[in-house]
Amino acid sequence: MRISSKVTYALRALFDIAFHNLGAPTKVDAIVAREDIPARFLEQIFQDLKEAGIVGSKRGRTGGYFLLRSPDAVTIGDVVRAVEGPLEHPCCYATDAELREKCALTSKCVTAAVWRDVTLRIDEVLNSVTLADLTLKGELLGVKREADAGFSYVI
Amino acid sequence: MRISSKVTYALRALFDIAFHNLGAPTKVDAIVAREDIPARFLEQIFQDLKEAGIVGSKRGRTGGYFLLRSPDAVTIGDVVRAVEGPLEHPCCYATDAELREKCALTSKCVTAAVWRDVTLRIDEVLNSVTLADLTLKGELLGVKREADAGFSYVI
DNA sequence: GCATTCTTGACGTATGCGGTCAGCAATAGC
DNA sequence: GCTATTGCTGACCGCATACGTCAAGAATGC
Repeated sequence: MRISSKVTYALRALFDIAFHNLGAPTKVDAIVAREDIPARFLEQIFQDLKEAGIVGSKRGRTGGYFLLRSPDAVTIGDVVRAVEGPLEHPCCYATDAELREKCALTSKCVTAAVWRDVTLRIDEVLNSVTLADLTLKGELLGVKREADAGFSYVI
Repeated sequence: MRISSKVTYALRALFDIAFHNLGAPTKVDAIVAREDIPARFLEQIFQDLKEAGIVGSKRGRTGGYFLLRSPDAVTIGDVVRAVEGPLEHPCCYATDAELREKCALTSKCVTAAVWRDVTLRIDEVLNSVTLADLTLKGELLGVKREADAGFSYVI
């Protein structure tokens, strides 16, 4: 029930791409310089984000990582699920009726049902905040914008 | 961002005391028999719950652990905080104005502020469910009630 | 005095997080 | 085609924490 540093790194990196480079290909080195994240660890995190379809990558001289969706289509819940798996809970809820009948008779399943409700509500919270909200907040707070040298694409 | 088995054990044990024994002293052995929790580990968990003022204990033949507050005054949030500490997040938000000014200029603090909002909302969710809700659910689901042999106090 | 039960603290073990490293593959510019 | 730059892959490691065990002691009731 705590926020891992892995997921905070992930969110900071995504914010960085969205805010400083408008979602365009951004080099790991540039992100690391701005965000104070261990470089090798960040690449590992990007692999998770890539598998989840949140970012894409491009190799070579003009390469880097970039957003595959627009910032308002990426929620914090997406990021959490991408880097540390779904917020699941050991739950004995079976799908077929007979098992559920049996299952509902133990206190184990009372608590399981409650945890289920709780995690669903937590998911709602996580899904209600998007990357776009973050960039907006960044502007409001007056974070200095700093595009990568030379060019600036828009997706 | 997952539910530890320690906190699920804690909740099951508290539910057990509230549901089967109406909050009266309940032996660890009885709870273990009903709830399938490692005995030694449960005692360790009870120490945390005791420090947090959720349960009390009594030694000897009629001993056991019991609730110190009524079930509707114990929330899941209380239990989570008792066994795994507060849902905090590494946040650079300083209290004095100067530091906050400086801090707000980095993207680190944008994400920190967002995490702060999110964890506050998660806390609200956790604080909105009480032990009483659990026992009610247990009754609705028809969990068999089983008072400890011999006597049955009411606080 | 004796059985029962909680108390305490040390101990072990496994899992996963946070982080590193070396070597390979693709891209761009010459 | 050569080279520099960048991402890709997967193995590796130390450490903290979660999880669980054990043994001896202290309180309580009979």
